[in-house]
Amino acid sequence: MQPKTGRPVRTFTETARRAQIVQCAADVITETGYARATMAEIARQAGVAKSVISYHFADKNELMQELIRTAVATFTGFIEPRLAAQASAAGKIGAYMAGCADYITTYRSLHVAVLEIAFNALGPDGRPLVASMPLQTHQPALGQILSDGQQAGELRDFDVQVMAGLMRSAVTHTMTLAQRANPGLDLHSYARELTTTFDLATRASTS
Amino acid sequence: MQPKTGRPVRTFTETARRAQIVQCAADVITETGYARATMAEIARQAGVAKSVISYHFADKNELMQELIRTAVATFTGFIEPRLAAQASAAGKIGAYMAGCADYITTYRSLHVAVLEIAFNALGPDGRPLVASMPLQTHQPALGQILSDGQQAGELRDFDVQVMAGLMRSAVTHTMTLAQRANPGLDLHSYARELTTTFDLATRASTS
Amino acid sequence: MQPKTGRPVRTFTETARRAQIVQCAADVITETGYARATMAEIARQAGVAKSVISYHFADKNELMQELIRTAVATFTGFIEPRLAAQASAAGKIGAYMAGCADYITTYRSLHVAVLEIAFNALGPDGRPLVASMPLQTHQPALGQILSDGQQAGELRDFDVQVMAGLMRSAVTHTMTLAQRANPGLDLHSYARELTTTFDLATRASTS
Amino acid sequence: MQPKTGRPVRTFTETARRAQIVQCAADVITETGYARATMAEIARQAGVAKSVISYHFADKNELMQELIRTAVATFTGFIEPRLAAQASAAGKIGAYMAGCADYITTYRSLHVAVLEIAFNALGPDGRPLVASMPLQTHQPALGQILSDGQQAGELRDFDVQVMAGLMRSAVTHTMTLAQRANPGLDLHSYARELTTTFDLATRASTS
DNA sequence: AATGAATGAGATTTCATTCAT
DNA sequence: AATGAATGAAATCTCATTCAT
Repeated sequence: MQPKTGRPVRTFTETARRAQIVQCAADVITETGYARATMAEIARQAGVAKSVISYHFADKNELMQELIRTAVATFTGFIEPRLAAQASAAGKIGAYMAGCADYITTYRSLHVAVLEIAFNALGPDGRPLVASMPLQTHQPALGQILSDGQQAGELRDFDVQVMAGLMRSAVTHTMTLAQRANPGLDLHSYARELTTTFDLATRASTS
Repeated sequence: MQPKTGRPVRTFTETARRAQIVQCAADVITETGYARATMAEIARQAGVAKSVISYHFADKNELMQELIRTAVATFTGFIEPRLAAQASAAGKIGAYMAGCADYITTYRSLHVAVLEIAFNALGPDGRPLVASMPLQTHQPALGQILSDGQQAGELRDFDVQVMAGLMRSAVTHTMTLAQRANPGLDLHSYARELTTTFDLATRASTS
Repeated sequence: MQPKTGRPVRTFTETARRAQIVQCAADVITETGYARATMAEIARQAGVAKSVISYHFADKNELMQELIRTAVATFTGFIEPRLAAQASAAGKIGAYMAGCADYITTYRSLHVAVLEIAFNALGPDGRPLVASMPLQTHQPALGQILSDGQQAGELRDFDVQVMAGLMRSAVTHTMTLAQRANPGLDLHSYARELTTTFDLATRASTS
Repeated sequence: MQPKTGRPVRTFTETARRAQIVQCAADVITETGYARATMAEIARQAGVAKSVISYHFADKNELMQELIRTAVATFTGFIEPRLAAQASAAGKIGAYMAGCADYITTYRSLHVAVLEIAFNALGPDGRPLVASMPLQTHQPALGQILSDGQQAGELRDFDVQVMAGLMRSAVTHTMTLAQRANPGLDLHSYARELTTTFDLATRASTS
């Protein structure tokens, strides 16, 4: 006899449907904005009845949280090996910028959807998610990189919090907004510009 | 007799009411987020009936546009003298950063409301305003400053579009988000950090 | 200048509409049962749009509470003078029974609606209202009458709680159910039967 | 070969499943009230899929009818021997009261569920079941007892319909409601109070 | 110039029921 | 015999907007 696991089993079909619905939600949000991304619209995009979404997700909030969870997991799996492959702080910063450009190119609607949700959705407390939610997810990693670089003498003495926030915001918000305004924008050359800029802004002056 | 002008005359009372409503709208949006900023809530904040707003503004969209127009005009009158007082590009950049910190401190709810609207509201075409709207308003001015600095040999050879966008985003979005997450944040020291960062990132290398 | 009162002013129109909607709600509940008494049905009965109800009542719960409040106030104003006019316990009991029959005849849908709500509606805690709500409203009065009668030696020594509950239930539930099953039932002769029954059941034995 | 009977054969397993589902339905209804007793909740209580219920019962209505049928059969088998054991009308009335208290103690969820259904559920005609359904089931028996008692000169001359309804209601509704409001209530002493009360109310005056 | 009242469109969520496997 | 998945109908509530006064 096999021991029963406590957590609810999720069938193959269910997993697939949930993933499909999350993807469709991301697409709709990215295309029409959070305010227009109603359950009805998401269902239409997925080609299913509204109630199918209710069948798989307790409510809209759970769907959005699953979307964010998916995005965070995807991003983390995407960026971490690239950071680990670099030894210097400057190398890691460059890898972060380039990796983000890659990630956003590959998973555009997922990324944009997360931004839309963060800026628009209200948490259970009625406050926007923007301040509290896992946009900060990868900020600690950046902060660590910058701190380490300073201690190693590779980077100059700036405020780590401010600089990490600036870097993260530059790739996740600013670059994405630039692309929305100008869809033809090449994210990789944009990322290279950012890399140069932050390299100059952070490295210790060579005597 | 005065010749009649084609545009509709606006009485003193009407102008005052419109301004009051715009201010209340900004307060509500900043306090509760765009999604909760219903007409009813704005009216309650203003202490008038909902229909008063409809009387003075064709619809919600017009109210939001008026709010943005107000903010842009206020900001422009605030920042332009400070830019004009500086001769060098670096001086103008520093003045821009410090001026923005001042502006956001003085007109906080107006500023935050503009961001909320830009990220949340939908234009008449159904697309979010964020890509199309006048957040770019003062970007051309920044671009001009940077171009001039490059031609004068004061600044290095970077992509002007990218750098101007980065600067603007740093003060209007990133700094504001940082303050929302941490209300005690001192914007002026934040602005000084930004000034140093962008100074290093843009100045031509001294031989 | 008059001092402003803290409580919200209610206009004449509003008061009238609220009363009308409450009455229509009672009618619909009585005719079709609580489960079928949807907001849409109540609105149709009242000849107004669904949202008119939402305009005057925060939610369905508030409408139901207003209905119950109305019923309790009406009943109290109806029965109390009749009780006060009687000196003996037996007289008060008879007046209570006859008064209830009168009340139920006059305000039939209000009375039945209260029963339906009590048995069907769920409170904010998710528990049915039946145990907690003001059906017990007039039970204390009955209990007092019975206690007084016992102390005066007019009534025998029974359990006051049980007897009061039985009397109240007999007129509010049992008689009403009997009438639903048999609409031609004459409530006043029914009440006389009850009066005789409880007179025999409660009076002290005459030596 | 056996001759085929016209009625559908029901396997042992099927019979057991139906009984199990009925019991679970009664438990859920009693615990959470009829309004919360959804098919999903009943299925969860039974540890089976929702569709299993649909497999065994045509629809929710049939399930409820089966529950009521079960309750009536159980009650009848419970109470009839006790009535048959008594010779006098007063004895039968006492046995009825005590027997009901016993029955309700033993089959509490079944009993409460029947009340909930009667008050809440709608019949196929859209009318509540409360007026039409088999709450009256054992009323005829009570009526017969009272008639016989009157003819034998043991009981006084009251309206048999009213008195039988009052007795039945007292044990099935009033006592049960009292217990819901006060779970610690001792049903047997409650039944003794009722017995005394109705004894006084019904017996012929001794000359 | 202002307002109370009313409205219809639309969003989310619940639920009994059906169906293919 | 059982089930996971899907569905459509319906219910409640929200909100920008309109209208008569």
